[in-house]
Amino acid sequence: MAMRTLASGELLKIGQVARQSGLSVKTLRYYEDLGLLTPAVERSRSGYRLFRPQIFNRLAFIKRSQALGLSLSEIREILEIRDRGELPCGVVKQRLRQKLQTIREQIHALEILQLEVQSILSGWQEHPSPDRIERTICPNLQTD
Amino acid sequence: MAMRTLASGELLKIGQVARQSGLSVKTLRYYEDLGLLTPAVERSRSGYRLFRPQIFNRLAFIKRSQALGLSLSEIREILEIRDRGELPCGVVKQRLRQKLQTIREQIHALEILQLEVQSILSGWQEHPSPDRIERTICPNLQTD
DNA sequence: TTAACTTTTACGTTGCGTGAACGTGC
DNA sequence: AGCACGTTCACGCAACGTAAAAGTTA
Repeated sequence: MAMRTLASGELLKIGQVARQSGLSVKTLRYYEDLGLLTPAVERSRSGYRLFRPQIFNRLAFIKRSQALGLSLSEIREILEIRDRGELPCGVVKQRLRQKLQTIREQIHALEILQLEVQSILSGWQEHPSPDRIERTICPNLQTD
Repeated sequence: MAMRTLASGELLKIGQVARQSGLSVKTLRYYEDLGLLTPAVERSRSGYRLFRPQIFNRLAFIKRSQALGLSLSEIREILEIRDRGELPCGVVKQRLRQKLQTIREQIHALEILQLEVQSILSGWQEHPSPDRIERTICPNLQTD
């Protein structure tokens, strides 16, 4: 029966965190590199990362924010505010408003594109005239 | 009065091509690296790229295809077919049909996202309860 | 001579995936 | 001693942008 080392009762290694969070080991290391996990990770004497269970709250927040369109650097900015003890909700709201705007713009741009591709396909000439073939790559894409 | 070297009458240097095409010098070099320009470029004795005027047709095709959502590797594939003397229109059409499909999927995904962000913002709690603050980063983003 | 142009090399961007080569733990 | 697990490089992707250091010249 082995003695339990120090106060390592609740600490998890990276593989366990990966399995329970659904993120890959590589992703977790990458997040730590970016400074997203800092306050919830220490190292064992041999260099292993040891995660406190509160890491799962952090990871859930990261996943949720990412799914809503926030970049990892925006998420880091938010987490830093939280780690200072402040409430980052103001920044979060602001970023989400921005995202909503860019989402609308992206949808609009894609709808325009959709119409353009559709019109090209519906006007497609299966057998273009020989003189056009010489000067273009595919005549159906050239407006001239 | 300088003698005209060989048949270099119509050849353009990269800066001129950049200005006339609206692409940057860096972009042109990058395209050549990818093999997109191969048959329309040679080198002078001192190593300068020399472009034939037909390069503008190529660049126009690349720009147009890119604007329609084709990747540079897809475009290269199409140009290679053309350079073999064949008509790439079949492949172009096929790719455009695929793009149309992914455009629709992207629009759909963005619309879902739009709804989700909107609902988060409309249900925003400016002052969350203190017990929730402890366990979350920003309570407005946590479903629990 | 200089200004303006060109060359190659190499790193930064975003969010990781994919090894390589090697140390740790049970 | 073996095998799963951990570690740190370091490169790959997409489409270029941004210097850096050096050679060319319509």
